[in-house]
This record gives sequence, C-alpha cells and structure tokens, in this order.
Amino acid sequence: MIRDVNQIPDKTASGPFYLEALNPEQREAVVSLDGPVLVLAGAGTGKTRALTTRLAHLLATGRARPWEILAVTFTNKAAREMKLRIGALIGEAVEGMQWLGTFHAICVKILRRHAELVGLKPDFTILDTDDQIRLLKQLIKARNLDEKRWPARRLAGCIDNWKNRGLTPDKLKPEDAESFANGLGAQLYAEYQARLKTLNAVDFGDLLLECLRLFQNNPDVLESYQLRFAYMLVDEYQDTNVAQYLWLRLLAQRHKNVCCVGDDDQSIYGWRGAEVSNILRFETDFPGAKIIRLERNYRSTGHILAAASHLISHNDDRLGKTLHTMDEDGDKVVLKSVWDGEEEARGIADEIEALQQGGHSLNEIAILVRASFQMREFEERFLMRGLDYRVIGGPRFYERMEIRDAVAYLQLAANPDNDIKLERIINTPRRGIGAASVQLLARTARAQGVSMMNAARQLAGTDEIRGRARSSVRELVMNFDRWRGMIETTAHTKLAEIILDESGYTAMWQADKSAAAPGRLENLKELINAMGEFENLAEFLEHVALVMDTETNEQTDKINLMTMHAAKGLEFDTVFLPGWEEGLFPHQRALDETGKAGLEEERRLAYVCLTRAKKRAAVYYTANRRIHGLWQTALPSRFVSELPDDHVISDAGQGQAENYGVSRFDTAQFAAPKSFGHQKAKIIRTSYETAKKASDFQNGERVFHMKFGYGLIEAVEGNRLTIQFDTSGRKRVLDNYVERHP
DNA sequence: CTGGAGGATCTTTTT
DNA sequence: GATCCTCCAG
Repeated sequence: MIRDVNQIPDKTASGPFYLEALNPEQREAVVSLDGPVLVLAGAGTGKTRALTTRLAHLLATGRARPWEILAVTFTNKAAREMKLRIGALIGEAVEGMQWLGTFHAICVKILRRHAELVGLKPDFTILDTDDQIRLLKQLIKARNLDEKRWPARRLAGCIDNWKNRGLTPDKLKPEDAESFANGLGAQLYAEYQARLKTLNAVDFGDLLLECLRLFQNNPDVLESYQLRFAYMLVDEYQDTNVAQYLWLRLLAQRHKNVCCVGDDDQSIYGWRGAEVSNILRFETDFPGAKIIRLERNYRSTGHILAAASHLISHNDDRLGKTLHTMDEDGDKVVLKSVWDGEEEARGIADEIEALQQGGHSLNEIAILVRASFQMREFEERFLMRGLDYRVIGGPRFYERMEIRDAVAYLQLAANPDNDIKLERIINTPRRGIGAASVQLLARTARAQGVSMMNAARQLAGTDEIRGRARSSVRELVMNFDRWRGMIETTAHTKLAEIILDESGYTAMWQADKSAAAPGRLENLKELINAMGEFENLAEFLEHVALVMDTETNEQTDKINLMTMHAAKGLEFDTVFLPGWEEGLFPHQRALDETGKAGLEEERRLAYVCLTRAKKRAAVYYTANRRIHGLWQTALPSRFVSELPDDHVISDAGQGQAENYGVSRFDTAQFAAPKSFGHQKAKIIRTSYETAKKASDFQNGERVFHMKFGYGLIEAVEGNRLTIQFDTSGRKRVLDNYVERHP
C-alpha cells in the first residue's frame, strides 16, 4: 500500500477528487482511456492505486457501465482486493462489475453459458490436480508404461506446459511430444482429453483453452463478448502465459481499449508458463499503444531501492526502468554471515526480539525464504522463544486431504455420475472395496456407457462382486441415493454433517491415533462452517473448485513467514532474507534447467524480495547448510556480490564468523569468509573460479548454440562470451551453452 | 484387502 | 531427515 505522506499531489490537478491523490504518471495511466495502454509499473510505484482509480474513473465518467468492463487478475486475492478498493472509491456500483475476476473464473462463467458449443454439458466439473494425476495414472498403466520412469506427475506437468502454451493435442509438434515417454506423451495427452470429455470434465488449463476454442470456432459468440467488453484491464501482465495472451488479444480486437499493467522485472513465474515477452511485444500487437512508466517509488528508503536497482541491472533481458524515491536514504541493507542455519534462525529471532522491544509490530516483519524447507528452522526457533508467527501461502485449506475427501462426498451427492470423485472415496474409509472391485465397476461402466455409480447399482444385485465388497457397494449406492434426495429438503451444512457421519468418514479420523487426526477433524468442522457462507450446495461447490484459498483477516500481531514467491505484492517495514547461498538462491535447479533465463528469473526474485522492504532489509548467508539431511559447505550467493558496496553494510554478527576455525565441513578451496567489506568481492570471485572455471574459448572461434545457431566469438569475459550469430544477431551467452564448431 | 517395511525423492505454485 | 509411495507378505 502507498504511504500517502510521500505522495506529492500535483498542484495543477483538476477534475475529480480521486485524481488529486495521484502523481502525473499515475494520472496519465488513469485518464488515457482510449486505445491500447501499457503501464510499466515498477515495484512500489502505486500500481494498484492507479489501476483501481482507472476503473473508478471509467465508471464515474460514464464511459462504461460496470458490466462492460473486463478486469482480469491472477489470484482471487488480487480480485478481492481490487473490488474492495474500487468500492471504496465509487461505492455500490462495483457490485455490477460481474467481469472482474481471475482468468479462470471468467472463463468458467463464459464456458457454462456456451458449454454445448465445445462439447460439454453446462454442469461440467472442474478437476483438481489430485483427480488429474489419478486419471493420468490410469492411462499410463493402460499403456503398460513403467510408472517409475514415466510418472503421472511428470505427464501432468507436460500437459500443463502444453496447455499454457495454447497447444491442444492436434497442435503438438513431435519435438514437444518428445518430453514424455519418447513421444508417447502426445497420444496420452489426446487420450486424456478424450477421457475428460466423456467425464464431462475440464482441468484448469482447459478453462482457458476451451474458452479460446469457443471463440475461435464461433465468431458470433466471440463478437458478442468483443462488443460487450468496451474496456479491458489486465493486472500483472508479466505473468500471462501464451493461452491467456491469445485469449486477451482475441477479445480486445474490437474496441482495442485494453490496458495492461505489469513489470518485467517482477516476472518470477516463468517456470509455470508466464511469458515476459508478452510485455515486450505489446507495442507490436497493438500499434500506437501508449506506454506509461511509473518510476516514482513510494515504498522503500533510498539505500534499499538503490541496492535492489543495482542488483537487477545485472540482467540483460529487461525493458529497463529507473526507480526514484523522494524518501530519505534510511538504513543500508545489512549483510550477515553466519555459521549455519541454526545460527541464522537464532540471529534473526534475536533481531526480531530487539525490534519488538523497540516497539515495532511483528506484522511489519517478514522472513522470505527461497524454498519451504527453510521455514522449519524458523518455526522451531519461534516456538521455542514464544514468538508468534504465521505462514503465508502454506498448504491451503482446500488442498488438505480430508477437505478434498469431504468435498468429493458432497460433489458426488450433487452429481452421482462424477466417476472421478467416486473413485476417490469409494474405499475411504476402508470398506473392503479394493482395486479389483473398482476395476470391475469401471469396466462395466465403460462397456455399458454409464457412470460407475450406475454400474455399482447394477452389480450390487449380481454375484460378480462377493462378500464384504458387495454389501459395501450396495450400502454406498443406497446412501448416495438417500443423500441426493435430501439436497432439496435439508440445509446444506446439515447435509454435510450427515454425509460425513453416515459414511463413516468422521469416525475414520476419530479412530486414527496419528498426531494429525485431531487437526483434520478440526478442519472438517471448519469446512462445515465455511459452507454456511453460501446459499446452497451448488454455489459452495463452484466456489471450492475455483477458489482454493479461504479469506483470513487475522488481526493479531505475528511475524510473517513465507516463500519469496508468496511475497510478491506485499510490503513490510523489515524484511529478513536468509539463505543467500549458491545452489539454494539462485536455486541450482533453476540454473541447470533453464540456464541464463533461469538465473535472470532468480535475480528478479531477489529484486522482488528486496523491494518488499520499506525501511530495513537484512540478507543472511551461512557457511554450512544441511540439505536433504547432508551437510554441505555453502558459498555466498552471487547475488550477494551484486549488491553495491555503497548501500550495504556488512555485519558479522557479534564477531562469530571470526571465531570459527576451519571445520570438517570446509573444503580445501573455501573456508568460511572471515570478514567482509572490501574482501567480499575477492572471496566470491575465488569461489566462482573454483566452481566454474574461466572459459577456454578464444576470440574468433566459430561456435554453435542450441537456440541461436552458428556464430563467431567476439569477446570472452570469464565464462561469458559475446558472439555474433549468423542469423540471430549479437548475443552474450555463457560458455557452457555453446560448443566449438569443427 | 490391509498393513508394514523399504525405497526414491526432495524449488518456486495459482487456478 | 522426513514424507510420500510402492511393493510384498500375510
């Protein structure tokens, strides 16, 4: 949020009151209503304010009525917040904005209206990831593929990837299909899609793709939406994937009043299909687009902003922005070297206690980690000290096993033909219906073209299933028939209680002696509670499918603990950044799998983290870290050396670093750094060279690069080569991505 | 069909 | 080190 103290109202401002609180660039972003607009909004530059004001302005000036505006966000949280803030500006009229939501929510809305046109029934179900994996597992098994070598999880990843790129099975190129089971992936993908159709189901990726297909195959439908959406607005544009981009471009063709807001430096979701290039090519797609840069930062003090800006300047692939702050210099970014994770957690807990004693609120303190396993050490330490903390973006409520099971029961009561849900709960709790019986049900259902519930109803009366399985199947069918009959007559919360009770699901957890069981029972109670917020069962189930988080407006004072990714969009007075070590951050896997692009994304992550801090930022790195149960010597992250000396203060704690001698953990090449400041850069360079030897390429050599083709080396700096490529122009690449051309 | 033992695996995560 | 998953014996 913006600190109003720092907003410098422009004296020449005139017009509506809400424009007065904006700086000239923000105001430009608000009043440039016609034609395509790209707002490049740096971290902390009042993006959300500009964006919500723009929407309010559209409505207040009568340029558009609420239902003529399409406003898309990525998360439900962002959609909620936007709605709240527009409401604060314009009041009730915000309720009419029925097209404000996530990409997925908007697509569902459109798809339900035109389901038949894409071969679905309007009550199609939306699969969650569990269901998806289960289904894929069946398909892989049916092909007699080795499940170890080709896990369903990985196929799900591939399919997700393809869908993000807008690739339906028919558009898949052989080289794409190669990524799973030597090309079999393409066939499995096609089978999976066919299976979804017969189940009258879609997965998350399909919501976008099917909507896209609907538009492409039905020009009249497309036109009706193009006409309806007089103005379009997209938040976090740097996070859009290809499918979303195509969807937007199609809808914007008519009025071309599309406003995209984003920041290429904050693109941290490349690994799940986000294409920064969507920002880069905006001007090409929408000729005459107006580009507005928001570069006045209202969040961080001078040193923090300077450190972050300098760090991100190491990236080649960026549009380039220069952020300014009117704020004072403030504190320098603190750099701390510690022995290991334990000392790191202890040190941060100490700092937090000191801040707390100084009257600072814990709510204004955050710890941002690269990987979730790093959280444990902090949680243990905080519990020990009695410091309250909350984990942001941890395992989500609706993703918990017991909640998914319970929801599956409810979905099945609402729609007994939902085979996927039936398979999920048919033997949970254990009722003696094993794999063999389930197989039989599935086979019978398939043969007769009916749902498994119907097959179960038939088989319960024959001898094909024996013993306990048979009586259980019969009982289950009868139960569901009864529960279904109660939907109209019983309050949905009451019905949920009855179902969980009579099915034996509650009893299953009551009998469970594991430590997690009481918590699960609590969660089930909470689920019933949450259902009360909805009118009826159907409404609740639609919500569950799309909105995986629950709103929590917790007011108590707690330290915020989260991953770096979860921190995007948030801000805190004080931010602790532990674990800045090579391999952890930047993460080794990012480097291995996507090379330079991966490194730059990690660097953007560092930038996002630093710019979360308003007043204080502290970076920590350990000399030793235990990963997967093994102790490893850690090298300071290269990002540490990319922080500018002028804006950083090195602090070896209470001198602990000096007191440690060389330990059994130290390797010959690297001992824990003894002091910082001027020596910092040198130590790190040494470690680099041991880790990654200087290039043995020379100027004038001809080389080949996987992506850019053949080229001539023009310069060598360490392991970075500047190459003039024959067809792709001049690029700087790392030497391990090229090979000598004979 | 169920439960226990051994084995592989372990970044980030929204919808 | 911890957890989730698979396999196998009962």
